[in-house]
Amino acid sequence: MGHSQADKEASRHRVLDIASRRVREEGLDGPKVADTMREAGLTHGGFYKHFTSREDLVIQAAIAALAENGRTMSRATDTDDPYAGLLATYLGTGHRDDPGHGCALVTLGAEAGRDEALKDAYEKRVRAYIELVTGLLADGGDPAEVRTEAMFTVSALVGAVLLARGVRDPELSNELLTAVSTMLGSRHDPTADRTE
Amino acid sequence: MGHSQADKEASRHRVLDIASRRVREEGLDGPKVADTMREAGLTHGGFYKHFTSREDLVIQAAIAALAENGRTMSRATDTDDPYAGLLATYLGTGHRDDPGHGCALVTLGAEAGRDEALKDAYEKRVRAYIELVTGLLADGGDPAEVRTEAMFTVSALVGAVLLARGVRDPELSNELLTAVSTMLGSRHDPTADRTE
DNA sequence: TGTACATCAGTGAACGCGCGTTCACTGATGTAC
DNA sequence: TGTACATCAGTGAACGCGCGTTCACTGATGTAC
Repeated sequence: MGHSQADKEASRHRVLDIASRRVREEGLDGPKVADTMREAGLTHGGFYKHFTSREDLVIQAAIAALAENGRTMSRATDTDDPYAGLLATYLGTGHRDDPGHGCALVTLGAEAGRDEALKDAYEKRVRAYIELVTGLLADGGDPAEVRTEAMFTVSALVGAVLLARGVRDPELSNELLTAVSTMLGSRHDPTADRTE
Repeated sequence: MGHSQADKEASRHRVLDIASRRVREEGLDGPKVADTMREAGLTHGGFYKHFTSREDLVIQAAIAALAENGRTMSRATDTDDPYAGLLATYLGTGHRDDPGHGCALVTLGAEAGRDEALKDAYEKRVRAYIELVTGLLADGGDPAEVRTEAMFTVSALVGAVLLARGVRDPELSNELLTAVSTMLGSRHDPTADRTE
């Protein structure tokens, strides 16, 4: 709780992290100034040393959430079958059950649709995912077709997690995730011959 | 603006309709008591003759939005190729550009994920869509496989509209819609032979 | 290496606005006779 | 078919709470000499 410049940067970072999680968990109205500061170990008065307004915080937090290379994307590329890894991670229950640290395309989709300030960050993330999947699918086929398939894949991934989070029945929720995983997995099976 | 019982029912219906649109356009925080009443041609004081609280209105409006058989589902079944009709309507720019009257699976997905009061209505709509698509896909294949494919289809539809609304670039937005339309269309082409 | 001073991150009381909620009242509806 | 009365949808002023924002103040940091 010092007063050094490094401390300030650390404080700001902590506040943004908390708000970035809250915004995904509860939407843009989620992070309250006093609550967020308290969770960061500070009092509300100092808030305006870091942000010009609550809205400033919320937008920056949402943009940060969208810019974040979550576990979803990064970890998936570690395995030797990165496409299968992406499916497993993105469509896993761990991702579904932790929206606060999950892909912001799902949690902030509706908000981006109505808030111009988020659209650029949202679009960037969409393009990043399309490119990631394009790279994973690339099998020498027509680039336009691969791109179409990548868009299709990303849409299905995002939709599946959105739906899986919204339903009450855990069985149906799991079923949605595995259905999409099965379908996407079968359409790009490395054990199948790729001579099309 | 009479005081009859029929008028009361009409008022309530008008208020709910407005809130049901607002909730899809702006989220659960969208409909304000005074605004909504004013738009319905009433003053805010009478609000509590219809609803016990603002939260009551919002939940009922969201449930109504989820229960609504929007153009998306109904119109699609009119044509002689209902599956193609569904794709065209759901993935059309008309649907994308009018979230207030569009499918609530897209607009209220995140909210349903965090609000227990919405989960049942959300789940019902998910099941309704799965069954609709199951019926349209049914070609004598393994029922479990058809169901899996239906879930996949619904996920892609919902995800595509969510993404298409969130990006700034209209080209990318259109591309997402047509990509998913193409992919879903080709996997169930009535002109192709179904002997797989 | 100390000492004086300016800066500024952080504090917490106070303010004020937006908005949900309450309430006394109005007058049309509809029922009893 | 009228008349008196009860009900209740709708009105609009007033209230009060939550919460974002302001501000005078504190004390640690870090710079000047």
